[in-house]
Amino acid sequence: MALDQVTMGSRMQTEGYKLTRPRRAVLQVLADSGEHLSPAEVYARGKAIYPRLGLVTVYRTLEILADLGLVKRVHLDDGCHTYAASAVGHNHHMVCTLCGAVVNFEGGEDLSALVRRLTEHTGYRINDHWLELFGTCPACQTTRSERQG
Amino acid sequence: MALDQVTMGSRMQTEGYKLTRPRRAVLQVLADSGEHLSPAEVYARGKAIYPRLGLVTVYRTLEILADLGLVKRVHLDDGCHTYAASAVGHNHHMVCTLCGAVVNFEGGEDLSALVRRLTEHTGYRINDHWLELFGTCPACQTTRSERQG
DNA sequence: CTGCCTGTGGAAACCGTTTTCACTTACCGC
DNA sequence: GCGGTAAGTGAAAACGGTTTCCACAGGCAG
Repeated sequence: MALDQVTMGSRMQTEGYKLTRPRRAVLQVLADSGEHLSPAEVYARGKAIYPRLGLVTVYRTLEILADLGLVKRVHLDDGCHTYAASAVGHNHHMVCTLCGAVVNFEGGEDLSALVRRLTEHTGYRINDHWLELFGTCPACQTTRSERQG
Repeated sequence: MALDQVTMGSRMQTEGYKLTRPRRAVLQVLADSGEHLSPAEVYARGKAIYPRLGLVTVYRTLEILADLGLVKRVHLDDGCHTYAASAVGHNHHMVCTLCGAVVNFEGGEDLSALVRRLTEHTGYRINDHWLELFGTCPACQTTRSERQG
């Protein structure tokens, strides 16, 4: 489950960031959305909550949240990147290419084994990794097969 | 091992693309480099080989090569993306964060197991995945520990 | 409540990428 | 080889997302 607005908010305060109205709006947008959103989309939705919100603030807030690990950057193949609410201790995500839904998951033992194997074979010391899975969520699988009829 | 210039060139021709001088220059740059390079870097190096090379052509050639799977897009955390020569049948890469060296590898059984596990648990149908590992290559580990002394 | 200092947002600058369009060149058939 | 043709090229301009600037606003501590 993705982090909620309150959790993200208190974490920001703990880290010494003020919890302002524009920031609350951005947090709410991310917490309420199961999808990954571009800065422009966050801005558009955030305006509905707090009309005076500026795009600049959206960028700055997203950067802070990404630094704190509260949201994840999702890199798309076309070069754009979007953001999705993160989850505690979970490091990866699975993106539905049809509806944009994002599910967080842990790499677990499978990934650890892979990293271990590579370390042994190549001598690389691996500090970080980043895995994205793309596919179709259960809901979109149904919709699609109906449409394709 | 990354693909060489000749292999990439003939593959382009097979696919119906002309093998022009500018394209040869781009191929050579990528084949000669073990690192991931930004379009601007490819352009700079390509100019040394073929001075009349244009940046536009670099972008277009990189796009063709990425479509054919001959080069891989490497996504960096700051949002920029760079390109590295690919290898046949290998789908992932490991990037040295110090020198930029790129090593290709196969996900193998570990990754398949992870995908299978997630498919069962979430109902997502996974079509594609994308894994990047970041770390330090053997050479840089040595250099670094010497420097840090 | 008051003040301070962080945070804000409009406008402009910035920069990587894409489009445009007249010119060039690889490749095919002869 | 040689010419025709369509794909390819590159300089400049357009474009769009992101960052910077700076005067103003608003959390939060006292």
